[in-house]
Amino acid sequence: MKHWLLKSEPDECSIEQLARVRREPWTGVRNYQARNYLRDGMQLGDEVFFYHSNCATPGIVGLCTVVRLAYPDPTQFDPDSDYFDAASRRDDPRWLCVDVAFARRLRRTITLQELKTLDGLGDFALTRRGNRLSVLPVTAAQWQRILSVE
DNA sequence: GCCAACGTTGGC
DNA sequence: GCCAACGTTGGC
Repeated sequence: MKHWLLKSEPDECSIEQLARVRREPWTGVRNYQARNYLRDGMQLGDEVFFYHSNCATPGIVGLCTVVRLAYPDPTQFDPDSDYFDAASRRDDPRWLCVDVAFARRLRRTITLQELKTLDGLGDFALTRRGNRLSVLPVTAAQWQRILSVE
């Protein structure tokens, strides 16, 4: 079992929305390294931190679970989608998505500010300088440490 | 809105 | 393959 962190802009898909619909295709990843994590790393049952980015208080707000392995992201073929990619071919899709299911909200937001100063995390991908990936690996130790301060 | 830190594109 | 120009992310 692996652990991950997924970034979502709450304007697009918030933890409240995921709690309501219970399950969502995680579409819109348009970065090759992030796609490779989806494709090569994610397994059914992997646990995921749900992170709110590009908002007033960025931070981890909930937990979810991988419930479907990587498959072609349908939005790349949809001309009306913001994520349409005219260069991607149906017989050789460039972009993938997984499905995630809501697990629970955290009792409080563990903010980016707090994560930056939290000890015991070691080399944490989220707070690494310059990192902008929307899909990040989390070690088991980091997962436990972060949940311990909830 | 600003801007640092990337990633991508395309001319050469 | 190099690299300048451009686009994007996302904290602040």
